[in-house]
Amino acid sequence: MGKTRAKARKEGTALLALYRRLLRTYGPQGWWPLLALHGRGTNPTKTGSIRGYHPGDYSYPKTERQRFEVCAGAILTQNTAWPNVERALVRLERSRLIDPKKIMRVEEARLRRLIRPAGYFNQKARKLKAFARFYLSLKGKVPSREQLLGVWGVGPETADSILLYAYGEPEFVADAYTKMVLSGMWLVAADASYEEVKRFCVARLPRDVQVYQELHALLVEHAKRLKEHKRSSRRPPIPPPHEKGSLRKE
DNA sequence: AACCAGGACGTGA
DNA sequence: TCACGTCATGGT
Repeated sequence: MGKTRAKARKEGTALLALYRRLLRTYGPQGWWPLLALHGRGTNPTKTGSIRGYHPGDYSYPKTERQRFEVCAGAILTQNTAWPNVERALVRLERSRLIDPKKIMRVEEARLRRLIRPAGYFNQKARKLKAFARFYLSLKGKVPSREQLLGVWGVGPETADSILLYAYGEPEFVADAYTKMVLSGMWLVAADASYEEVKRFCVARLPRDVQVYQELHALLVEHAKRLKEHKRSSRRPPIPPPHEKGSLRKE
């Protein structure tokens, strides 16, 4: 079933229109949050955890240490709320362990204990070890997406997060929140795959790191607010039919 | 007190 | 390829 030109054009601009509206409404989000920025500036997000954001400043990471911190955070935040990740990062930093060489050297049992608040600590300790080895093997070079996906514990979203926020490479992060918002607007199917959602966005956005970073962060903020709104408002006594099935692709 | 969070992996159809 | 179970802590 072919789309009409009008519909195709509308869908082509809907994402950019959404971006502008979210940016005007919420302002720049200042992702990716960094430990070193704790205590400085203010956090513009209401649902965001604490500090560490740097709204409007896209010049991070500024150091190799911050680059690795973003990578570690990307792994630690897998299916985990950011405040828990932050605790884990603070504990790592207290032991001066946000450093690939030290991650390599540290005993895995100790690593597990330190990152405990982030959950899945057995898997994530192993993932950090595997990533530290890979990171050092790069010798400062920018990894390809394929290389990243070859590392145990790095999947599509983590790879894109690392490329976009740690290396400033134009890879859009199409996470669960992105799909939630876009499928809610009928722009993508509810059962679309990660790569499908990513392709949809990339095809309709300028290939611009700042736009990718900001839109992703804005979509997360927006999705959190939508959920918050849903939670506080009463549910209909009778669940609507085909809650999932109505969003199938045609 | 279930339910969920900024996923990825291993397994069996 | 794809659905499903698993991994684990902390907030609501």
